[in-house]
Amino acid sequence: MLKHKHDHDACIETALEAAQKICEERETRFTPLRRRVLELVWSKHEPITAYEVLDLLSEGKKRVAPPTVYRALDFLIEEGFVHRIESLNAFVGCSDPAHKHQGHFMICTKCSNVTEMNERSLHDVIEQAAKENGYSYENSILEIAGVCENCRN
Amino acid sequence: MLKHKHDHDACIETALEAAQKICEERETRFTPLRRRVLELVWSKHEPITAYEVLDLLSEGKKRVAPPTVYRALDFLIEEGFVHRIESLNAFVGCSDPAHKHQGHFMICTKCSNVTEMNERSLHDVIEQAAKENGYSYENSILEIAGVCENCRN
DNA sequence: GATGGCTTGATATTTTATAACAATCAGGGC
DNA sequence: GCCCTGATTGTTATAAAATATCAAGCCATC
Repeated sequence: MLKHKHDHDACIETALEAAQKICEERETRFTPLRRRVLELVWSKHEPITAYEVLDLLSEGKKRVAPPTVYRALDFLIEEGFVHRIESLNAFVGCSDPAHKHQGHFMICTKCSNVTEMNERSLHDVIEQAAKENGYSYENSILEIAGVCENCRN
Repeated sequence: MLKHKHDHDACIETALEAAQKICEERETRFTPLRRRVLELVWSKHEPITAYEVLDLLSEGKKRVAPPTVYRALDFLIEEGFVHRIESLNAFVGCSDPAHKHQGHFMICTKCSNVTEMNERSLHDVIEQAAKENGYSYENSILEIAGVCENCRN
């Protein structure tokens, strides 16, 4: 089904290693739980909900409680390893964890795939718009719904 | 407290009349319930949650159930009279109901006031970004958090 | 005044998220 | 090693946000 099939195991591994390295630099704790939650977020090639993560995390073991997942997600978001998609109440792995930033996303309404846009120019326009409206800029969310190239074909 | 105090009763009335007129044109039904919910949304000078609307709607009378409010809000959003602020799970009256559009918002993190940006240029940049990423454009949400001019002084 | 479609009412439940407190763990100083 | 401290995780309960489902009411038209 996936057109741009790639070695997803490898991309998960890359994300985990990057997170590990960044945590070492920042001296924050990339615990087994946090690592596992990040892995689960990356394991789905689409935005994943907190309760989906919870289900996956509970497989085999005693069921974990929601705070366990939400706290891990909070940490991962704080560190910039995961973004929250507000319009979906769901989470995705960040494609550029080394630089903390807001997520600006394209969301395909057909296949649910998400593309993160790390375009400086877009960020600048948004920050500029804030200033023009008399606001200081703290952060922003941009979520564009549309149909991706694959799904249009 | 409000710096830009204005005749809020009048602005509610304007919004209600505009909605009434648009519904007549579109031959959609601006029922008493829908009118009342729109009035309640406008009555708060900030984003209001569905359950706050529910509480207000229930005052005096027998308590109404959530679907009553959500259905009315769905209608109002569909008609473009109300926008949903995803990052707040809340709703605001649309400042330009005559033209259906997405909401692009500034949200003050101090006073919670919201400013709707109806700037064509911003919309164009966003639509352009979608195209550059290979997506067709359906709609978008943009919610910028910052501190408004009043609160910075 | 019967029909059909839209709207609202009512009940129950699902989904999403957090509060509060207890238990455990990791690292530093003694 | 052992204690202390703070961070992390476990546990229980609950809050907050939204929807599914079916029944009743309204109203335009035939």
